[in-house]
Amino acid sequence: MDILPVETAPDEAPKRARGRPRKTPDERDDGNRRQALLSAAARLFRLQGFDGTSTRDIATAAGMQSGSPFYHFKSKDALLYAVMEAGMHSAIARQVQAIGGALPPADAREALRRLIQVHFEVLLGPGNDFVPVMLYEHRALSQAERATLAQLQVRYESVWTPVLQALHDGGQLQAPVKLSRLLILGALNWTVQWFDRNKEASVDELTDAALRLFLRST
Amino acid sequence: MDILPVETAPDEAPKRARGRPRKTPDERDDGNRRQALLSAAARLFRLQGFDGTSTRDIATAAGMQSGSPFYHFKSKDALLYAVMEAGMHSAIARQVQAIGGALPPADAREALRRLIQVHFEVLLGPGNDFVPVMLYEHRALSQAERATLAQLQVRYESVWTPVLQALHDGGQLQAPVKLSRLLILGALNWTVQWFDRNKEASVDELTDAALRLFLRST
DNA sequence: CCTACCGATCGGTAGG
DNA sequence: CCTACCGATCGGTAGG
Repeated sequence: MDILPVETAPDEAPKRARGRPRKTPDERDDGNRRQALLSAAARLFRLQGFDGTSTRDIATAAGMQSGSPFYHFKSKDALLYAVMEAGMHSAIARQVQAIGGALPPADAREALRRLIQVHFEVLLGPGNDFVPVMLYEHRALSQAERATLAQLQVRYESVWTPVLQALHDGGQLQAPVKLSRLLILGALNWTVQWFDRNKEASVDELTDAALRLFLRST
Repeated sequence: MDILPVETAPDEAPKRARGRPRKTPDERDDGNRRQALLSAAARLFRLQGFDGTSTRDIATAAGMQSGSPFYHFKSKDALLYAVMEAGMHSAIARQVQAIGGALPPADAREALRRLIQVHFEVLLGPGNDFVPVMLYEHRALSQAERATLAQLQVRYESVWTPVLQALHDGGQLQAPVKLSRLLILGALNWTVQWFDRNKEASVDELTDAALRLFLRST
């Protein structure tokens, strides 16, 4: 459920009791409530969209009162941005882990298989609402925020290029590398719209199908 | 700009001076103002999203006052639905025209090329905002509306199946037919997110790249 | 189609 | 973090 393996949020460290006849000090523990807001926001934004979700909805889902989210986040927009940034950091971390250091590995086809599989998991895995929100609520962001996130996206997508280039050089991929990357990622991203973990094929079957669709067999 | 090649917009043909101290009865003739609202709504919904567009925005864009759209449409939601329905009817009509009667034609690869090309034109052509709205504002619809539109979508997508089946039988398509259709349409639909008519490749180049990506050469 | 206008919702804030 | 609250916006309507 925790989608932040990478960056530890620099949460105010010490900070004592701050007297509150409700709630035991232990409960405050912080980072805790902020995280609850992030998760609730991600889930609701994915389910109902950014505009379709009120900050009151999010507060309720996190067990707070209507004004409280603004204690943790400057604005609703900042909350959306935090969800997206967390999603991208998580996606990048998983990608690095799945691919390992060597790029492209000896077997480029296997490398692409891993890239596709980890992408599906990030998009379709249970509780992974952060990246879908990133993909489908792009419009709500400000110019500056969009630019910063674009850098993370470039970082994520750039990993695909050498793999596709190797496949292209080897004759397994026919279309131009750049357009291939855009079309392939589009095909994968769109699965969010139709894939149903309970009915459709499994993520593994999906990965196999994608691989067979994009590459000619060796 | 007009996305309705089928149902000819019954634009008042003669219409003189259009002198308007208030509006001559002849001008009312309707269909005209309604169409203006549809076009304005499609453009704004695509640009700013459904929630991000107020009915006042649409009214202004169509040269009306804030309450006037509700003379033509029962609700903002009905306006969205009308945009989507028009988009789907337009898409289906163009598809039929491009493919002709025979399905699949002798050359299945050529059939797929036409399907892809017409799909790109419907999505990316100048002034074609109706179908992108359909794709990306799906969530704002009611259950019943969604069901009706789903039928049109099935009708549109079902044309792809025999073509893909023929290619699969012929060995040019390796992945399962149904998953192939879903993945291919996803790749195409996602181009709305990144394609720039002024910078990126042309629609023709895009079509070629897609064909090479999905099919092994003959 | 225009002129008012209403009721509800929403993001956000002061002050504790 | 909660309590109360504000100002703005928005979909929609009556009545012409």
